[in-house]
Amino acid sequence: MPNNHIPGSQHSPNALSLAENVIKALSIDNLVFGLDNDDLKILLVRQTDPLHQGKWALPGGWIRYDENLRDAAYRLLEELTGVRDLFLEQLKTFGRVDRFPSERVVTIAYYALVSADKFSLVAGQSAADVSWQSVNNLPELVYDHAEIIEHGLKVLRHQVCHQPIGFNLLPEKFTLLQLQALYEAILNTTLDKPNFRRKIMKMNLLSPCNEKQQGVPHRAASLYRFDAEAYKHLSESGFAFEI
Amino acid sequence: MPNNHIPGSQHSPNALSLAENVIKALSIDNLVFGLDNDDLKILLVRQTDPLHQGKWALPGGWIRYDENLRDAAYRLLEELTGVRDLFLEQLKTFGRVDRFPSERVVTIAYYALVSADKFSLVAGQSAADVSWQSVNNLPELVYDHAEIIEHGLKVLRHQVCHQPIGFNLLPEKFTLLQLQALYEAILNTTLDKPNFRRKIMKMNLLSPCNEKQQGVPHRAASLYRFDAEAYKHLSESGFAFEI
DNA sequence: TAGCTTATTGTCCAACTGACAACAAGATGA
DNA sequence: TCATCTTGTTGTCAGTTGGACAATAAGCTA
Repeated sequence: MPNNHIPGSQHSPNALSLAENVIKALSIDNLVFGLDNDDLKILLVRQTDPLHQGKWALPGGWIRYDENLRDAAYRLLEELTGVRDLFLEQLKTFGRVDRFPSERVVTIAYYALVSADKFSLVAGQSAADVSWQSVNNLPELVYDHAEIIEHGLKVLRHQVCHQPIGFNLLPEKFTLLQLQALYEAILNTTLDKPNFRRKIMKMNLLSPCNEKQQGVPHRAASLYRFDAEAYKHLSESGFAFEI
Repeated sequence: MPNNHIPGSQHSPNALSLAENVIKALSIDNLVFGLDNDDLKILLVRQTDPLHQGKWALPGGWIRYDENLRDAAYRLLEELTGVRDLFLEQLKTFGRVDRFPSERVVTIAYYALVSADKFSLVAGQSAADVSWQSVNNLPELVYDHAEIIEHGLKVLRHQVCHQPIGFNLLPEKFTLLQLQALYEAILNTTLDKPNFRRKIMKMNLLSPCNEKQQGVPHRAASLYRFDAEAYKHLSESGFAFEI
């Protein structure tokens, strides 16, 4: 396969110098979700090779021969964003025979959730090459990446209602309204404030920080944090998270 | 990779003659669920190579170079069981570096649901080589197949509560008690008969066959069939299946 | 026909949910 | 200073759902 067809266009020298030490038929693509002003966004990279001028792609790359799949996804994400320890789950493997030009390449898609406060793009990538794009207004994408995103959105919308993963998109301390806005953005709906509050609080998954919001031009809301320990206990005794 | 390491041990002449036309690093493994007397079972094949004498494996094989992933899973299942058109979904891709001996092999696991009345093992496979085994009493398995099954069970238990897929394990016409027994077997629990009945019937997903069970030594129950058309309509208008 | 087994319908009450009213706490500006 | 605005937080009420379980129906067997 010609080098200019590297999936996801991460032309870092590191990736290139190892080109012979990879499984040629297998790539990783990362679907990274972030929340920006109550708008759900995805991290995309601009395709540089002439064949796909102007199109965008999911960030991705090759799996090294001696590297676990999840480790590969983590490495590629960290090379691009500098973020470690973010929420990362396997999404699905895409392998349509004609999904990639000239060679058969199967890609394992992962999806990640990252909060704005953790995030920073790695220096060396110009801002024009990597950007957050609203899921409601995506540009043209290469290969089958639109299909991957569509599937990822479906899975995210399902998962966020059945597992307490949404917190990964928020800063450590957040208000109930921020949490509600997160669900509204992901599910593309509106929710009743008092009822949402009641439902969440009854789960006993949030612990109060005993602090209030700062610098808002109205009554400040209380801050909470997600209590992972409590969730672990509860789910061991049969509790099922449900929004 | 030596030929005696073919994943899943399907040593059909067909598969062997095409051995050069496959993606060597990528295999398929199928997790086939069936229901037998209210007991949830999995289809396993006996490993024949000397290295894994006596151990069992998920049925699987190689993906051809010009074959879509799902098509490969279908083909392998049909070669083994003769069943077409069964419920089949991608489960997850497993690729731990050391999961397979001597070569790096990543496997894409699919899970299938098949009803007893559709099923027959293909002639040529001796009964001793392929068998249904209860999920509650599994034999020793090769590679990471125990891990695949464990994950598959978790996904099945979740999916069966959120999508109307359980019907694929039943004959076309079934009684409400059969359906209940299915959920009890999969979820490993007991359910209240009147309440289960009420919940299911309220969904309007079953259409009555206007027939009764035959040959039971007690009052015969009414037979129903799953109405896929009704489900399609309902889910388009926001209905969410939930058990 | 009595007795057994399972099917099917009905009842009761507690818990939950959606819609929405009401009040509290700051901040702003006349 | 005080009315006003915005958002936070608590409360109410009626309709719905869900679990526990009683009661009745239907068909087989002895």
